[in-house]
Amino acid sequence: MKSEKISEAVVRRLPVYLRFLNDLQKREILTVSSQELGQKLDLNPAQIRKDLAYFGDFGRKGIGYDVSYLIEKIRHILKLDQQINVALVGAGNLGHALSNYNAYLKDTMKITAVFDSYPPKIGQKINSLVVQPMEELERTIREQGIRIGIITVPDHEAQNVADILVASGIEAILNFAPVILKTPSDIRVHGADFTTDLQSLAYYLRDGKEEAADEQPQNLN
Amino acid sequence: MKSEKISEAVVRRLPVYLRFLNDLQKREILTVSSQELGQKLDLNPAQIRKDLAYFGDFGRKGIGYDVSYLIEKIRHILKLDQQINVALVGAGNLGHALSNYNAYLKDTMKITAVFDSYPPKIGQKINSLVVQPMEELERTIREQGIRIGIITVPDHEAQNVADILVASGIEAILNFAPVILKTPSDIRVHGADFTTDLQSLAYYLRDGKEEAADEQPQNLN
DNA sequence: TAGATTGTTAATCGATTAACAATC
DNA sequence: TAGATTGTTAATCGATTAACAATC
Repeated sequence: MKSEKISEAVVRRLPVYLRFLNDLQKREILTVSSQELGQKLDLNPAQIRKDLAYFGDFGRKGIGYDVSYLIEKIRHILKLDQQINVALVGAGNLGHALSNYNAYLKDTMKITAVFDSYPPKIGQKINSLVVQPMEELERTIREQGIRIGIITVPDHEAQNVADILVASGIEAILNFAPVILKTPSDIRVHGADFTTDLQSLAYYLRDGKEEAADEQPQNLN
Repeated sequence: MKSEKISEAVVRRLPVYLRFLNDLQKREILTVSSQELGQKLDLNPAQIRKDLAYFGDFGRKGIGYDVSYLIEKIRHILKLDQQINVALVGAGNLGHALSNYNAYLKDTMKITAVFDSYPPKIGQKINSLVVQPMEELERTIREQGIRIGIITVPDHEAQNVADILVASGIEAILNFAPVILKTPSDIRVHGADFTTDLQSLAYYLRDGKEEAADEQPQNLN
């Protein structure tokens, strides 16, 4: 175990490990090696060992990692061994879809409040949660000890919502709006805009499907 | 301009540049410097200049970048100057939400077909698209020249759907299911699983909210 | 001309991978 | 014991940033 600072790349892999370990556990597999893990997850085994070793000596030489033990450890590292309440701001289609994942997040994280600024939405029910007006956001966040906010409002409202969330004492934001949010440096923001994903995917499409491009052929790439 | 291979990090920033440039254009701003860009997007100006220089000499020394010209160039690089048809597989809540973004993707990418394997869904309308059965996937993909597939089915169906998409001639996949897909190396896959995002966010929450942890205080991190 | 800003090279920083002693 | 596999150090690889000549 070291006490260097952990890079974001490492932290982002932990949930991937966890997911697969949960799978193994369901299949009643007791032990797994970094090699098997690497093969299934498309990662270098050395990288996996190194990632885990940042946090402790979780494996046994010659044997591998105990599945249950490693699950427990990663859950603790990710703070998924405590209940984390989440607020969803934006009760549109996407918000609706995300709130359904409560079942999936079950034990650990839970969307416990939904907000929207559009009056006709207020009071509507989304999976047993009642949509609340923005005016109640701060109070609800403090009362329920909500620590993470998910933003699924239109672009032009996103920054404003972020400001309100921050002012209400939220610690981290998952932002689905296609904008770069400005927030204090101690607030963690992850972008989850799928249009950006789609557009970068397009780059990797095969060339040459355009009809009659008026350039010299293949001078780029 | 060089002809090195372009890293994924660079490609992922291009849509971010594009988004902001579109903004500037709407506000009728004609020119922008790497410095302004960097400030707004939270990136190093040198990095932005370098990113763009991979693809050509788009700027003018002493002046900056012409907004319209740069938009045109990035759109071309990302192949967003041709129409790209997209298939959505999985007509659940999330699929529903994504299909709404057609308006947003407008000019360039378009979800032109929706599939589901659950009989009661077949024939239902989702934003003017009729949900088709999986059996029609291959034919529709070929007929419509669909090149990208979005997977929004439950975890355990995702790999199967990916296999079918690949067999149907798709070139790239955006996968919302929380699994690592196995695909041929010439198929580009981007993961867009928001549960992973949320879990890694939890890592960055402030410590010490757990009541009475039975460990030595702050020996980690 | 003076000031601004690019494109690019060189320096730095950080992340991934290989290799291997320790050990189950 | 022999084989397997970890944790970790060293080597490699790649990405970011600084610096600056070229030039608008």
